[in-house]
Parts: sequence; C-alpha cells; structure tokens
Amino acid sequence: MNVEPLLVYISEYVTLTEDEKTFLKSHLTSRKYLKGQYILQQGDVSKTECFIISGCTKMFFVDDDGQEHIINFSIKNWWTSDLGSFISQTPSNFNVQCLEDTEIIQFHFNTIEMLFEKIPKLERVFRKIIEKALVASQNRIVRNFSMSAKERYLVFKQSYPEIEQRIPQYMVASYLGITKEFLSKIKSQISLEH
Amino acid sequence: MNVEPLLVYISEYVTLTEDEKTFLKSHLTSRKYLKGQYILQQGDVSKTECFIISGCTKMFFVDDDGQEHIINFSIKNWWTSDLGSFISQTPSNFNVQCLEDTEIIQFHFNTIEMLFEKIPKLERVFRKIIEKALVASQNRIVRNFSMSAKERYLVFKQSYPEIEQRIPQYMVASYLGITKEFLSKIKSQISLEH
DNA sequence: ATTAAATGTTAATCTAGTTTAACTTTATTT
DNA sequence: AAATAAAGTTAAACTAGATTAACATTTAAT
Repeated sequence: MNVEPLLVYISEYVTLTEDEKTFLKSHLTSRKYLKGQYILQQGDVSKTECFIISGCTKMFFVDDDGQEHIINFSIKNWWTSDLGSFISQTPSNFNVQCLEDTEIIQFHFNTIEMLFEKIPKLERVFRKIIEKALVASQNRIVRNFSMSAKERYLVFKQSYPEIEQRIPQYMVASYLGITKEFLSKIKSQISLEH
Repeated sequence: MNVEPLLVYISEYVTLTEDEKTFLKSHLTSRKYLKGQYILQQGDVSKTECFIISGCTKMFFVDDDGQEHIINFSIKNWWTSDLGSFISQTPSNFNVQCLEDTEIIQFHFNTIEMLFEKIPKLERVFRKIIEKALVASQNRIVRNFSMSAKERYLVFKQSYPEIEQRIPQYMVASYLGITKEFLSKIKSQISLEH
C-alpha cells in the first residue's frame, strides 16, 4: 500500500510517532479503480473517506431533469467523499466517479472514531481538512453570487490549471453551472480579446 | 454570563465533567450588541467564534459593484463567524451584523487550541459543528445549481420559517441571490396559485 | 485507414431574472 | 398627527445565459 503521500500530507498538520503511523496504517485500506468506475453512487451510504494517491475524480449529482451537476473535482493529495452521507450514514445524493485510473486510501466509518480516540491528533487533522473544505465551499457560493460565468471560468482556470488540462470541457461547464455551448462562447470571446 | 444554552448545546455531542465546564467557562466571554452593530467587519481579522444566545445576525459581503450579498443568517443556538478568517487569521471578506439586539458567547483564537489540548472532546464538538456547516454549504450550492429562484424561496421558507418572520424581505432576496423586485413577483405568483 | 462515438463550435430563438422607475404601504421619528 | 424614512409592489424594457439544432473536430475502436 502506497501510504507515503498520505503520511506526508498528515505531517503538514501534526507529527505522528512511528507507533501511531503503524497503528494508523493497519486500519487503512487502499484501492484501485479504472477510469469510469464509481467510488460512490447516489443512493448508497458513504462508508469511507478517500484520500487520492493518483488519478482524478468528479463528485456530481443528477437533478430531477436528468441533468448532471459537478460539485468538485479531486486529484492527488486531496479528498473526496460525500461528507454528509459519511457523517450521518444516510444515503448519498452524490456520485463519485473516476475520470482516470485512480488509486485511493480509505478511512472507514466503523473505525474512524476509534482512530480519533487512540490518536487525538488525527481528529485535529480532520478538523482542519473540513475547515478548508468549508472555506472552499463558501468561496464557491460567493463566486456564484457575485461573478459572471466568464469571471468564474477565469478563476477556475487560474485556480486549477492542471485540472482543466485533464478533463473534457463540458465537465468544466457543468462545474461552473453553465451549458457547454455557453462556455464555448465564453472561450471564443476570450480568444478574440487577445 | 448566560452560558447554559452553550453547555446544553455541547452536551448533545460530548459529556463534560464539572471541572471541564468550569475551565471552559473561565476562557469564554459574553457580549451584547444592539441592533445594527457589527460583530465583524470586512477587512478585520476574526478573533472569535461566536455562539448566539439570543437575537439574530446576518453574514454578508459587499461586491465590487457595491451590492450586498447575504451568506447566512444565524439565530439562537447557532454559530456565526468567518471561519476562513478565523482559521488563518487573515482579513475577512465578510461582515457580521446584528439584525436585532443580540447576545453571544465568544471562543477566542488565542485560547482555542489550548482549550482543545486540555479538553480534546471540544475538538470533537468543533469538528462536528464544522461538518454540519460544510454539509449545509454544499447543499446550498446544490440548490443554487439545480433549482429556480421560486423553488429556492420555497425551500428557505420551509427550512427557516422563524427567520422569515423576523427579517425584511429584501434580505431574504439577497440570501436567495435575487433582486427584491423579483422576489416580490415570485410571492405574488405564489399567492395567485392558491 | 475507416467508421463510429465522443467532444466541441456556431448561430438563431427563447426565458428567467435584472434594471429602471414610478408608486404604495408600513414603520419610525418628531 | 404629520412628516420622513424604510420596505414592498408593479410593470416595461433589457440581458446573461439556456435551448435547439446543425455542423466540425478529435478520439477511440474495428
């Protein structure tokens, strides 16, 4: 199990002893998915929090009209899961699907509270992760309220240049909350400006 | 200091000993604000996390065009603060203003990590609070992406009936991300349906 | 190399929500 | 009780972005 990137990630927040690392490792599992496979499906309960070692995923939901809306993308050294479903162990409204072959490390619901008891520092790590996710989510609301689609696209481009290269444009449009046709128009507008 | 509601709130997540309660209390402060006063102003660093004992607040930002956008309302037994500013101790983009005379209890940035060290259970409480806030924030994004303004208004009405009674309608519009004129139209439409 | 599937583009028409502006109602102050 | 300010309404003209549909390009499969 390629757990090293996760340990490096954790070490940015807290310092674990060798014993703690060993104990932690013994309660994690790793998993590989192929492009197109689902890590989580709408209606299922999320049993794991996933740290991404390599690859790329999207989290999305399908609305009543059958339209797909992308909540976020995740790449290496970031997390993915429907936290709401995980916390409350209720059916998720979201899907997590791999956009590339993807390797993840899983924290399991039925051991995570025990891990927090044994290694309280881990609770700190998770608190900080969730804080960061909340800030990101709130910033997204701010952007959706105060910026035009074009401005949001430019922010996305600047914030996640690596991601834009790796995914089809219609998914960027879905993430931005606009149609692929309109994103196409925005891009041609931008190219005319230069 | 009327700390009881906060202790009741905490007791829904963890059980504190009498000693822990006493220690906690000794590091909290309470404060009263009049209607219209600011708890936090755009540009200032948020030094506190605020638990509301009574009253009502709005968190909002002012965009480049001078337009006000309301992120959320808070009433008794809920929290308010710009978590991003608090976590990173950087200037906030948000304002928190009292819509009624409001009493709060404050956790201070310079003692909160120490509180977590001394009473690790508190870290759990905060993790859960932030989790709930994240879920709420994500649900808001989902609604903004997949629902019309009318549907969002109906959800707001149903979710926070107490709040709708207490605040002017133009603030509801701002929260929903629409103009007051359009909310007015929506309401007259709805009243025609019945 | 060909074909089929997936992705991206362009343009015309349409609509949810904005803007502007004039007016009404409700609260607040004197 | 009058005067003023704050909040809410209505309607016409406007715009950002959606929808539809036809076509172009790239990628993947045979």
